[in-house]
Amino acid sequence: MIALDDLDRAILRALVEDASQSAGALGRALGLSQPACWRRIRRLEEAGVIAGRRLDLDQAALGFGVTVFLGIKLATRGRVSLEDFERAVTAIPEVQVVQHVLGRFDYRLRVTARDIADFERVLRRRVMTLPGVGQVEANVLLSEERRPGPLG
Amino acid sequence: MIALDDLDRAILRALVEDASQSAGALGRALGLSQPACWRRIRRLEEAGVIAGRRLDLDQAALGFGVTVFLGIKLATRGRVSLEDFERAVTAIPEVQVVQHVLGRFDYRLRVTARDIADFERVLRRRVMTLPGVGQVEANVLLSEERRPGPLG
DNA sequence: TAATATTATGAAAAATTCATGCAGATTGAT
DNA sequence: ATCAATCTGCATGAATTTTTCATAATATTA
Repeated sequence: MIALDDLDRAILRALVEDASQSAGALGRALGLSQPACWRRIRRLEEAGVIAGRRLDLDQAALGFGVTVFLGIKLATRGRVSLEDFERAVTAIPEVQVVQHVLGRFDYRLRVTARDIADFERVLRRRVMTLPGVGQVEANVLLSEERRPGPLG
Repeated sequence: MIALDDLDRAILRALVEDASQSAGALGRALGLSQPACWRRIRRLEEAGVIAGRRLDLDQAALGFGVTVFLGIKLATRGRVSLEDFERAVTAIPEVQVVQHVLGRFDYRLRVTARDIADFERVLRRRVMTLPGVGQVEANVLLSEERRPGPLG
């Protein structure tokens, strides 16, 4: 496993927050030259610590004002039902994230809807009637905050 | 609300997947010139559709092989206890995401640990003894897949 | 300790990419 | 038909990313 020093952690923390800043600006903020900062970033990419750079969308600005987390317990637990379920879930466009988990639920979904009524009226039913689904539990997102994680 | 055409949606889909590609390369893939593609991206930023660009870390490569979702039900529901809880949660470095939700739980946390034993031994206790915490339910992440969402 | 790798650094330059100005094409309204 | 608005591609300057190179720390080994 790659060894990180304080500068590496500071770089990761800064870019997780905002990956649009240049290596020059970030380096200046940390007391590094532009190439030094850039090379550290490349090293972190090559080590696999950096998995990629992603655009963060504002779902509300896209007209999807509601985000809901769904905990799903399958009724039948065979491998076949897992595959059936995953394939069917993929066909629902409102599904943003599919998480296979261990615990009281088998899957967790992050879905978006235009509003609560839209979620209750169409999306909820659509999920409940997926193949193999037993229990479904919904949690509506009120606010979300990302933390730097163990790097800080 | 801003109107998106097929090209806008294609651009968003591509950049959510990989925000490191240049406007020139992406434009070429979509049959657009570099300035045309770049201007569309800027327009989406100004419309607020693009919330930002973030680095995506590989927690496993950082030595945190286990991700756990925690559903938390507070025992006392006053505003004071919410603030107390949030402040205390912020002090736990392993907490990656704090979500305030509506439903059977009041909060959902995404936390990382070196391994299951580490989670059970230290992190779980730490969360259960946060101020105001009633029930805690854990789900261990097995696999996670992001979908394009309603844009696709 | 001295010699030798190893690694990280900054300055400078090359290669890309970003960002803007401009002129032409398309669309829709008056 | 004319005008305004919007989008496009081309050309271009500004900024950033990568590479090259010489040097300074840091550790390894003799």
